[in-house]
Amino acid sequence: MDQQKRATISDVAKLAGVSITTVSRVMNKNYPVKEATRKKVEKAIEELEFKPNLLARGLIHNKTQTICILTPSIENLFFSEVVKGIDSVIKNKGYTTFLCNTEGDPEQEKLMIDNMKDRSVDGIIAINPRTKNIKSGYYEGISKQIPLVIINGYNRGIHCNYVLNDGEVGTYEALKYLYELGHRDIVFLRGRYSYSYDVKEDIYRKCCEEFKLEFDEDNILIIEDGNGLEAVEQSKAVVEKIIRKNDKVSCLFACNDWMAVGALKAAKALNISVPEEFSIIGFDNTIISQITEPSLTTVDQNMTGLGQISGNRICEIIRDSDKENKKIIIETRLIHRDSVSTKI
Amino acid sequence: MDQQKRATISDVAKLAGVSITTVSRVMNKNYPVKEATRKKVEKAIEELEFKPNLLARGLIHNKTQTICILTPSIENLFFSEVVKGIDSVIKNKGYTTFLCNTEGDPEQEKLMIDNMKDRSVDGIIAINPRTKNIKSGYYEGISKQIPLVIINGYNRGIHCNYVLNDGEVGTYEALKYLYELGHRDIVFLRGRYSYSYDVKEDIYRKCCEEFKLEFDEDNILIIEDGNGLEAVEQSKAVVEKIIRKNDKVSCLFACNDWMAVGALKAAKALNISVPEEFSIIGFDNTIISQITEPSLTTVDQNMTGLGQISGNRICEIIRDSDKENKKIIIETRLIHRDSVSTKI
DNA sequence: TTGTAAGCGTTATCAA
DNA sequence: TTGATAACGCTTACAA
Repeated sequence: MDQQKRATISDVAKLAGVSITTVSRVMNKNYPVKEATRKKVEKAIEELEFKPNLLARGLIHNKTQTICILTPSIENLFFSEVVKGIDSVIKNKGYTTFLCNTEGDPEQEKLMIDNMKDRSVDGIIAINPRTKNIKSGYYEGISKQIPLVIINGYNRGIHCNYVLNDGEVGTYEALKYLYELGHRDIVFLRGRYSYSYDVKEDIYRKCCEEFKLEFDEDNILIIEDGNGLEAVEQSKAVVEKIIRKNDKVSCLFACNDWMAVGALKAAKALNISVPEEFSIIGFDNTIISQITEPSLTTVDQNMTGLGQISGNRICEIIRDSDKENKKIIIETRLIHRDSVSTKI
Repeated sequence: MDQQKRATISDVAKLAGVSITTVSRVMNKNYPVKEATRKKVEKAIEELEFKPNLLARGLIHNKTQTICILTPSIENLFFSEVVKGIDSVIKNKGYTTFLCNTEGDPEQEKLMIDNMKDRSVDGIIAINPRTKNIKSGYYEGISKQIPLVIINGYNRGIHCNYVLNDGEVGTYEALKYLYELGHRDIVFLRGRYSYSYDVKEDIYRKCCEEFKLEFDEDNILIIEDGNGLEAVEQSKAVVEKIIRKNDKVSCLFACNDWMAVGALKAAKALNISVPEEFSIIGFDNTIISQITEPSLTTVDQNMTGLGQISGNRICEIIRDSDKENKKIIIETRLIHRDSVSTKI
């Protein structure tokens, strides 16, 4: 490594024959500098290819133009869309992103946030943070120390800035749709740990009451792993089991598209045709919902929009050190594709 | 924001009644400190919840325990697997990752690298960087200034550290497999801009010679967008066209799984059954290859491994400021699933 | 075993 | 319009 040492501000000052203060002023254009001096300095800057060291700046201002994105899983297709949305707005404002993959572990989540504080990030966006850390008040504490936006982890009584999908409405619409098509035995499939699953299950239970469906606790299926291939496998297993056991069930609502894929595979394995004999609705409208055969009817979360709004929100909070916490809710929308039969 | 000001080393020193040097020594355990003093200091650290400011450290050492991952597209499923691999090794060594999404734009790529240098990152891993910047020698220059690993962007004569799949062997094996099954008219489907496509096309042409296939330039299909849903759509269109036009073609080799999905959809649209009437091989072994129906026979790149090796390599380079450039090649492996018929 | 002081590369304050 | 100089929070000679 030839590591030609980078020029510093004093190298420039020396070459231009001025003080470092003047060089700083030329760079930042925050104080008047005589035209001739400015020229000299600019020439020296160019010649030495000088670029200011951002660490030094950060040390003074205690601002680093850096935002941390925390996620339980980068394989989650939800994640990449959201990150793309965030990135698209914050990069224009000069921010760079630290990416932290917590692997869904609440303790790692905390450690990584500590690390981010040590690095003086300007703000944190936490995607689907662990319920445990939200409920314990951990995030509420963090939110008092550093600008924070939580995506999809809303908890009543925990005061933070949230941006979230209207999972309740999305779930309700999907279930109502199934009900109106004539379905009476609806299977509900969720992962174990996430607030968003709790919300959906809650709506499911309420729908059963509202629609006067015969409620069967066994129709609530829980898998351990929420995202990725494991979720597909696990979902396939539990769905096969329920279909074998209860031949009345005619459709299924899955809390995300992975699970819906698993359900699709279960039906296929049992030689049950989707949607003719069994209907499936997913959640998220990730790319996989367009790739499956049949393609998945699913609830769109507008994930890019979710990211954009979160990006804007974190910038607002940083700029105004906005005292008011806000809860911004994004609308969802049922996307009709081919995994639900419209005639029953 | 209550922004309770963080304790600094001198707060600790004051509280413990020692000098900041001593505090530093207690933290870093790099010089002897009397047991009693150590206790006092540790107590003060705990009491004030002191954690050192990493910017300040970075400024001194010109090391930040930070690695930049540069990618043209975070939606690319290839990406998330690789990042997961990288992350899994470097996080254990105390590194945190900056994520830079260049959106495939060569100019942004350069700007982002500049930004990363300004932030004193310890190393850069560039996933599928733009051919243009490699060929122009830009990366070779960067590589002399800062530890750099390029994933899948090998160019002969450009001296850098590379980690790459053996796209040549993978392609060859896939094509040979098709040939041995009796296929004589093989369609080749690629994206326009990437060195990896060039390599594969090259092998395709050589295979045509070696297997004495009747070469038809029209059997080489090119789409503009390599990744994501657009690739699926575009592939579907061109594949439909070729099948309509040339009824001799019995199989297709796609340069990645997205394209293979497009081919699958084309066959479906034409009511041609896969694999009975038409065989398809993808490349990458991304999760989607297990989700499609039928599941995709594809070439596994061991993307997680690719990431892990890159992560280890960048750490080596950082540690030893290793002068020797290396080119590490990962083996590929044909994964047999259900999109290729074994009886023909 | 401990402390003083210089230094990392900037910006900000003050005086000239 | 400019320049010393202190500061940001830490590490590290060097001295004691």
